[in-house]
Amino acid sequence: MLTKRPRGTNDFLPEDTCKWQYVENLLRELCHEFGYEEIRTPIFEETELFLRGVGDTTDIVQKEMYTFEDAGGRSVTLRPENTASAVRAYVENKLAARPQPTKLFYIGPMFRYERPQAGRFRQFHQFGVECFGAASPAADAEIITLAWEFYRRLGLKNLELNLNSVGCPECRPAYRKALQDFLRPNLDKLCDSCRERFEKNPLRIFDCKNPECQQYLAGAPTTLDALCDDCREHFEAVKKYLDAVGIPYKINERLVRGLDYYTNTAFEILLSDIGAQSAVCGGGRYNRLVEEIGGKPTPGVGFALGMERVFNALASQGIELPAGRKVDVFVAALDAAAGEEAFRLTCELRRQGLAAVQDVMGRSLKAQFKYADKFAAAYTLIVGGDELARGTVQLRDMAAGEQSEVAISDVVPLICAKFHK
RNA sequence: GUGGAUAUGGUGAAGUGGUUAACACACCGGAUUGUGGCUCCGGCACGCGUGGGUUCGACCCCCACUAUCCACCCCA
Repeated sequence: MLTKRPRGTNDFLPEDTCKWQYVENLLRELCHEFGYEEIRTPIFEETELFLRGVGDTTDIVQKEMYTFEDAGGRSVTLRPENTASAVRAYVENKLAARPQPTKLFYIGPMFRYERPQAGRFRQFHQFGVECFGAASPAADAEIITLAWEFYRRLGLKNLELNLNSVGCPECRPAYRKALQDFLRPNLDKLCDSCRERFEKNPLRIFDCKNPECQQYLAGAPTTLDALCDDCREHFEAVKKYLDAVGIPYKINERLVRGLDYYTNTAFEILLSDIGAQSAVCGGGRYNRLVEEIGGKPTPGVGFALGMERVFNALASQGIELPAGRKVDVFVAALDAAAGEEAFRLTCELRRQGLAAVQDVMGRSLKAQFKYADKFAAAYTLIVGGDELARGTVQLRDMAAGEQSEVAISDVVPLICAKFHK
């Protein structure tokens, strides 16, 4: 079917893209205020990068990647997320040699082969930030603040910030063992995937939605119980920063990140009224990711948010974004000869920075006026034979319904004056 | 990958086993000489997701497929 887009993808039409631009502009402005600069990495990378950067035990890697072999026999993959690429670019371009920390943001399409659903697509768009080189809890708090401020400016309500700490290589192993010891007596009663997680990633058993499994988790030791002094101090500091700027959060000790290189802070921002895919933002600290990918040990924090989910949230809360811009002047012509002069005048108006549109359909004057209305043109210029003979055109103020005859030589400056151009 | 629901023109949608598939909006055109937003008139599915089947006859019945939506899983 030639006229059908691929499953799980979207066409964004003009009425959509004007909203996207508004939100993207807001994000860019926000990043500027926070000192984050844009990075653009390839849409595809060597597959190996994601195996290491995302983790080869994750669902993303195991069953959701668009992987193919290029004509040169290399295995490449459409990026399922952007953090791995950002880390790769940080190392490859030696950004560590620049003043630290390195504060980057990205925005663009990501690809995951998933079953489409509300708020979930095969090509979707993420905005995210990464901060490399800063181990301070202030960096954690800074990116959370950025995300929170974004939603606040959009006017979204009922957001819930969930916060946790998953520890570090010092305290995690002990915790992991404690959790395994706690669960072991009931191991055979857990579901299949949880039994698998028990060995590989026992923390992720907290993610299981099976009520049976949850039952055996009651009273389990939490990551927070097991934090070492440094991690505890870090976590307390993050909370203190958030308290200081009045950002409310909920401690959720079941919020975990399964991969080994995640450390300390983990957070999610949830919004329950947009369907099952309620996470609008997720992130955390990953102090071991850079070295995992082959760089020097470098601390990092970051988050990503789903653009489509932002628009879902806006729609569900009835928030209207500013509409697209209107046309300043419509230039109507009565015949071919007038059309030439209309063309010239239209271009002249554009050179002065005005949005000017002329008829290219050869329509009747009446139809041209109707068309001008669709664009809500502020003014319409009428170029006709009679006026041309006199060296003039008609200038009509559409809202006022008033019209006057103006010398062709004066009309462009006159219109510019009305728009202060 | 699993489950549920749904598939009629650009959109929202009526519709009955049997001649020309409502209606509204949108779009296009027109309503005496070169002028809009209101009003009026007209046009706009050779076709009812695709492919089979049942039937004298199907958009309406059956089967398959596909797609969409929602949910599981997972995540943004």
